[in-house]
Amino acid sequence: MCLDTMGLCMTTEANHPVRTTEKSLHLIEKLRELDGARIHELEDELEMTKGAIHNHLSTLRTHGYVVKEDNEYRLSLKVLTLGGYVRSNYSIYQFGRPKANKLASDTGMLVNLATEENGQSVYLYQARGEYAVNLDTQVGHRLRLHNIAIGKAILAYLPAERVEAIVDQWGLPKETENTITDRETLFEELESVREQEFATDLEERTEGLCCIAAPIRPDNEILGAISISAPTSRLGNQGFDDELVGQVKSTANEIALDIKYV
Amino acid sequence: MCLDTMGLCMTTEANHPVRTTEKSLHLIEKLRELDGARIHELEDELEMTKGAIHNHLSTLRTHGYVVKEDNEYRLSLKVLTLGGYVRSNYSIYQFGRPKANKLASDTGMLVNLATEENGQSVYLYQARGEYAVNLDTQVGHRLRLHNIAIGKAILAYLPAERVEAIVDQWGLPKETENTITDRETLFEELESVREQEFATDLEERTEGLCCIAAPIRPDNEILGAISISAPTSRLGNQGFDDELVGQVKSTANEIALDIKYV
DNA sequence: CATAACAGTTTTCAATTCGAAAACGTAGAA
DNA sequence: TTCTACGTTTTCGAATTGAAAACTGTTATG
Repeated sequence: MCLDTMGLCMTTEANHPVRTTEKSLHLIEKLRELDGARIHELEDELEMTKGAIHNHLSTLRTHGYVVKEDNEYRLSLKVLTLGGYVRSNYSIYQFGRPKANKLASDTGMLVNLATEENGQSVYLYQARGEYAVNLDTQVGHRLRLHNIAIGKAILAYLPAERVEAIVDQWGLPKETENTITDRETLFEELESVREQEFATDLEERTEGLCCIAAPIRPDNEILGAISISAPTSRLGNQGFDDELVGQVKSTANEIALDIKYV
Repeated sequence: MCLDTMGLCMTTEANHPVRTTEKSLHLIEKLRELDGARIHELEDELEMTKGAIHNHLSTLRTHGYVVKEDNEYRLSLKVLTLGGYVRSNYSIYQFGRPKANKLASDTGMLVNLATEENGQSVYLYQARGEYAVNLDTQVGHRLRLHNIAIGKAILAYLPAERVEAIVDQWGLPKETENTITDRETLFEELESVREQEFATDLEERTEGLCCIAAPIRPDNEILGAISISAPTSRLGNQGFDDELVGQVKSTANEIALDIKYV
């Protein structure tokens, strides 16, 4: 068994896995990987016969998860629909969206709203100000927590043993010169995040990009974080602008208050 | 067999359905419906024993589709992640997103980008201008085509037999005083959409809300449509503003051109 | 504190179902 | 036409699922 202290550990193996379901999930995963495929391609990629693949795909299709066009099967937009439902249940999304919009138009920057799942950050929403940069991040994207502002804002308010577990699971891979790659530095950084009540990213994941993030924690429970992203030239050249930091922090606080007093 | 002239009919029953997969899909559907549930609740709702439910949920969990918190199971954000991947493969999204942003900041309104799947419209993106209304529609949402501007812009460029099939499948339910509820009127309206090259919605789905939509069709293939939504007072009180219509139409054309000449 | 009630997990094994293999159908190429 | 390449369907033996019951853990109650 796994030390599932938070009830959130995913790495547990089911001890009576439903193999047939797993086959369908592998198929879904492959369709995503290949952006759609024909049956004989899937036959090469997965250890299933074409008859079996056909049965699974037909089943997924009648339920709307897969679409077929000229013998090519693709994942349908039903997963987008489902994802929309899941997202709408996050209070941080419901209440954060309008505040993120406002922060974006006030600052002109790119604003991100994200939460943590399974030791990763998941982007729930983006709002674009007038001068917003175009980034590789999009709604639904999953990133490690150690080298982004939002991630550090979240980590700072998770119990230390949880942070350890996450680092064990995902490591601290170096992505730029500034990426934090050892635990000691990370924990010091998290301490300073707690003191300042905001986190920063000085080109730690992407060259030329800086971020400021603030945690969203009604009742001291960390639900996620909000951040602004901008080119280093505009954001972090000589220390972070106090006014901007203030705007991010107070937006986070407003969201937390809205969540608390529904 | 079904008359699957477009290769897109979903209503086909698989003739060797994978029952185990279907059970997992029903579970997923129920978790969505209930916004998460405990095993004994699912036992009441589905015709499965708790042992079986447990096996399925554990399997979905080890693959990251489901999250467990204090004996409550919920769909995870993995479906949002998957949905993001699916969406990013739509050229109308890739190229439409920046143009939708521009249209939103130029007009100050709510801008929608949608495509058709299985006879429904699916929202792919929304951009919010300064005065954008707050609507019930969100990314991923599915609506019928007959009473929204985007829907009519799409229907107008689908083959007539396809339109017939879609009306057979989804009907023409009345949602406001202005909803088109008979085929003849609908086909006349579609003819006029083709003449004008844009479609409108005058409170046909929502009281007080009007929309203008233009089809996106590189190479005469209809990929979706773009629309602006605003209160009747601002948009449709005395005929639609020619300049606004022009902005929507030219945005749609720009997107089509971008798609065509990558 | 003991006990009851309840819900989740695990085990066992018979019934179900899946899917390998082969046959069949269909579309395009030569 | 025949050939080839895939997709689809069928059949039936083998693998897997899940009903039922036992077990465990947790919360409520006397």
